[in-house]
Amino acid sequence: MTLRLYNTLTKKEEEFTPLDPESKRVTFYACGPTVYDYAHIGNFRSFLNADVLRRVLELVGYDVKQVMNMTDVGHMTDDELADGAGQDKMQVAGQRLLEAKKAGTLPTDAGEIDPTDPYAVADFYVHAFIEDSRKLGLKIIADADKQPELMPRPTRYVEQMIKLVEKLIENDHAYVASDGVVYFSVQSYPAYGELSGNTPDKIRSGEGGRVDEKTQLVKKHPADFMLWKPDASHVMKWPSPWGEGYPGWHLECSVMAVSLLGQETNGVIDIHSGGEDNIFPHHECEVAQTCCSTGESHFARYWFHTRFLIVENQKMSKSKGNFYTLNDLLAKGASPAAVRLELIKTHYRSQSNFTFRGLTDSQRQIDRWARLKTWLETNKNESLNQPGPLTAALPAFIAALCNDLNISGAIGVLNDAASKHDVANSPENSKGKFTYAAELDALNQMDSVLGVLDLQQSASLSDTDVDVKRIEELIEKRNAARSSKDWKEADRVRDELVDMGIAIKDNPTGTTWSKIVSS
RNA sequence: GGCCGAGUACCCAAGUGGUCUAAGGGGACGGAUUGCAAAUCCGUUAUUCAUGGGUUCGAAUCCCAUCUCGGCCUCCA
Repeated sequence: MTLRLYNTLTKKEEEFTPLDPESKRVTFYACGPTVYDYAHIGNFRSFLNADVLRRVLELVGYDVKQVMNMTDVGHMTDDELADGAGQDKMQVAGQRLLEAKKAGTLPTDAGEIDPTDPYAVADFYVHAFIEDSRKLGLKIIADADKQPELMPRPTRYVEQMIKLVEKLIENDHAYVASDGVVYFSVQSYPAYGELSGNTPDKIRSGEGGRVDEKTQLVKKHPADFMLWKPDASHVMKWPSPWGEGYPGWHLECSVMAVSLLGQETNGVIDIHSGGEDNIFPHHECEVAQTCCSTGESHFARYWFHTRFLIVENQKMSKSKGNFYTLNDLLAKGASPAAVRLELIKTHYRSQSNFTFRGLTDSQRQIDRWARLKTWLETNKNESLNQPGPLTAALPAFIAALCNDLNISGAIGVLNDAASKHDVANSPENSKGKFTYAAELDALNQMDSVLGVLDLQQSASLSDTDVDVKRIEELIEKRNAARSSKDWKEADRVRDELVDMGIAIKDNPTGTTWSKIVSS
């Protein structure tokens, strides 16, 4: 099955073929998080979509080598201006952690950290990111457990960044300006703007309101971007031929992608992903830097960008109170699997609206698939006269995903097939040559992309604040009242549980409970 | 000003010129079940695709215009 993917570079859907089609190897660089704060669900939408793409590539037979960077260079500025000014975000994060430490609100598993050490701050947030990502089933985490270099840190690649800048200066693609800062010259690279559409002639200097007029004056072109900033007062700084300072924030991806994925291909990689906001300037600048140093016409051959997530129809922001991390949602009773499905179920090139209603929708959806899976496992040795509905639907499921990752279409195919199984009853005895084991296998293959059924088990309540003992006592109390037909008391206890945010289900085998998800 | 997107039922959402008299999920409603619920199971739920034109034998799908909404144009996934 051929995968068709929309390529931001060409602005159209294309057939995906790797650089080396024979080997079935695909090199995939996913722009990862900045680690000076907790990642929020908007960040995770982008990472999860990259994960889905990777899983689809694997489903159709590719061998994917994926890298995801952990941006620990604190040079990202905290003020509104470009070209590196203002306070270091890693420093701000350190101050925040220091306050949290004093207030005793730091997670207990954080250990002893020194908030004045930017590397320790980065470690803290990398650790948090890995934990969240593991809960959400990002495959890159399991890879990095074995090969930590697959989740590289820019601070360990500064030497290579300096080499890249030197090469760009040699090639006349970069220059040292009168303020001592090294800039990339966008006019030296005719293809600048190909990815984003923001060609130098179209860029209205300062239109976004984030450009400092003073820096504009020293640059050859307003779109020229910083490669190295000498600044000895900076928290994170490294020696360089242009003075002690820090690298431009686009360098890291160029250097790490080429080092880890492009050694044998002169710096060309197959896929590069990120959020839509990365297209410009970040990815545009990466292309310019990389191609000007390798001489190749391409950096990544396919560019994959996920559109933004909004929350309850509003742009997510801390001031609106609709800014959520994974742990915020888990504390409200959501399972990681439901969060994963809610974040991947809208097509990656459509804006997605995260809602609590959608989250409960997703949870119920997963519960139904999980019941189906359990039922198939129970009956896997039973036989069928013809291929079962899931087996029959698998090609259509894959075809939908191969159509530019049409995940809603794929889920529709899955549900259509799933509804043909009567999970409330045992299958009728049949002597056919097909078995329910094949059905289970088909479901597992579908879930190899969705990635939610394995998460179901780990949707534990351990990190929530429920009083399990108290809940069990109340359930016992209610069941005692029920057996003596004291319905009034039984209902009162049930209401009490609901007030605690606990829903109960009376099954033939006993009573089970779960947290009620609410905003 | 430039460049991208999007508008399909109560909600999410597929569909990209011909079994579309429009998938799938949720919700709602009706039924089975239940002490009553919840959960589960069965059934019902868009003659219509933002609006107005056009192309075509045929349009939710293509074209034009209008309206509305969102994103980017050097913090951002």
